[in-house]
Amino acid sequence: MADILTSKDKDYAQWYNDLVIKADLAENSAVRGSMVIKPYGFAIWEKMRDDLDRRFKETGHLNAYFPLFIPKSFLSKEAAHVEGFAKECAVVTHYRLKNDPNGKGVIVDPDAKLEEELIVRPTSETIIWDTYRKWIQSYRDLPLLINQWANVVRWEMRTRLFLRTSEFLWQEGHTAHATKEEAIAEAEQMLEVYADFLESILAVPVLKGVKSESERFAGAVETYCVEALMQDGKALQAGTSHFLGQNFAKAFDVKFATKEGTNEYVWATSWGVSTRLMGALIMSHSDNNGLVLPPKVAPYQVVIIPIYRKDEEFDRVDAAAKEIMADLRKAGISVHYDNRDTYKPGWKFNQYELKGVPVRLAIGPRDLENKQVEMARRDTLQKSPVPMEGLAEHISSTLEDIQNSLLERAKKRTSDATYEVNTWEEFTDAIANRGGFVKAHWDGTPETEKIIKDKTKATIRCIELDAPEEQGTCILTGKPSNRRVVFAKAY
RNA sequence: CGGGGUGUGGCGCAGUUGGUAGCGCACCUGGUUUGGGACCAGGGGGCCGCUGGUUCGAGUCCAGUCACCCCGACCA
Repeated sequence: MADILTSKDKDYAQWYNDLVIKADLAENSAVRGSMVIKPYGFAIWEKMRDDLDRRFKETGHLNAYFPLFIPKSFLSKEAAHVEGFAKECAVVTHYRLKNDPNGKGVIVDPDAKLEEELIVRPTSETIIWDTYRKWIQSYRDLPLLINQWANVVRWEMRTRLFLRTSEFLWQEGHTAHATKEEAIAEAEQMLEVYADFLESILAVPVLKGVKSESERFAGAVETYCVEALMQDGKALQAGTSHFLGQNFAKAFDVKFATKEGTNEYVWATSWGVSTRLMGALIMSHSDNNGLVLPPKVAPYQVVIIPIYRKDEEFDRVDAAAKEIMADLRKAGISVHYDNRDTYKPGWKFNQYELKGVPVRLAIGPRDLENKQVEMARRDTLQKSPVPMEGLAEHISSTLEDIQNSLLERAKKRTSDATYEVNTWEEFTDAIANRGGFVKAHWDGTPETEKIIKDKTKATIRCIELDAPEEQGTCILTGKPSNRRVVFAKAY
């Protein structure tokens, strides 16, 4: 096997980068920090998007679209929000170019300066709440349950393909409710949607929790999150769901008439997942041979590769392959048949392993004689002969098995790397040398959290929703604590 | 914005004291091949990031400039 990828053990970050590029998922573009998502990568994102979209609709949400540009003044209406995003906003100042009088090319026309500058949305709360003010008059207009699929821009200092890019794709749900309880229930419901999606579709197990004050979304009262553990022991925030209280309603003056005839500010939530999920997917399952995809998000679940020497052999193999393809498709399995004569079978084997296709079928003259095909599983790399008779059923159950195995494997990896520590020495050793989710007592103050972060690079990933009450003492200050929180180094 | 690095065919790189710009992969043609990244033969493709300077002569030396990458601060 030629070494196409940097080995995971040698350099995990480089392995990830190689994989994204070599598997044709994405590449860097001419603009620093922004990426081109290539067709194969986008096909995976589309699978995620379609499944999530169905879940949003099933929970009563409708899609809409709000504009890319936001008046600069909107951002400043909610104090914490502007504080959180101001440093990473792209700003549109002009609306016209002209030919450079001094030479070639074009320059920004200084006469075309905007009266009010526009920011490119880093998130859409402000423009949406400015709109909701007009939409909401009465309790009968509530709840308002809207989602949008969009791109956003956050001018990041350092970027990595899928994990952090200046522009990324995501969905953002924005809801308005008559009561606090209902809004909290909505935020919690969407967290469950994310958690279930990650586990059942991406085969990525997650911790569910709330963020500490310092990790909270700018403008939120409470931020719920799902956190996943990557193969290198670092955590990745996979999705967030915010209870926004009445912060945005007050900032944008969104009130409704209650049944009793009083006027009240509405209660809000917002929630989102992004193309960062691609990173979570890659870093949960893939290996030194390339991508490993759970069948539920694989652009092709099965690839068929014909093996032959002469034209006469090809004709026979080709006929059998097409028949199999039709059978599999009838059974609802997505199939790619690679009958190109310009690449050898061995090259194709490696290529489709790199791209993470869950099941590979090879069919040659020998198989025709024995009425079988050779099946290879991407997750285990095992090959086995399978009879043509009942092939579709066998493949279906194999795909199911792969989906389940990947989740089980990731669960085991995560639980093996999740553990408790009780002293500062244990903690620093664990963070520096072992990684993973480290559960420890914390005194609950942002000051302590900051010191821990500065000393160890570890942050509080979440306070788990189902964390049991347990008396203990803070690993740093020794002050009392009544539950453990989850620390990790994070992406 | 700090610290480090790199700019040379599509990609990855070499290029010595300054003297006609090269290698691997990829690509094209022909043939043999095809059950784990085939082989042989032939072929195409580069203002050496940009600007200026030194020189008979610059990829190479000097000055400036731009871009990108890595490490930090910031972050879904």
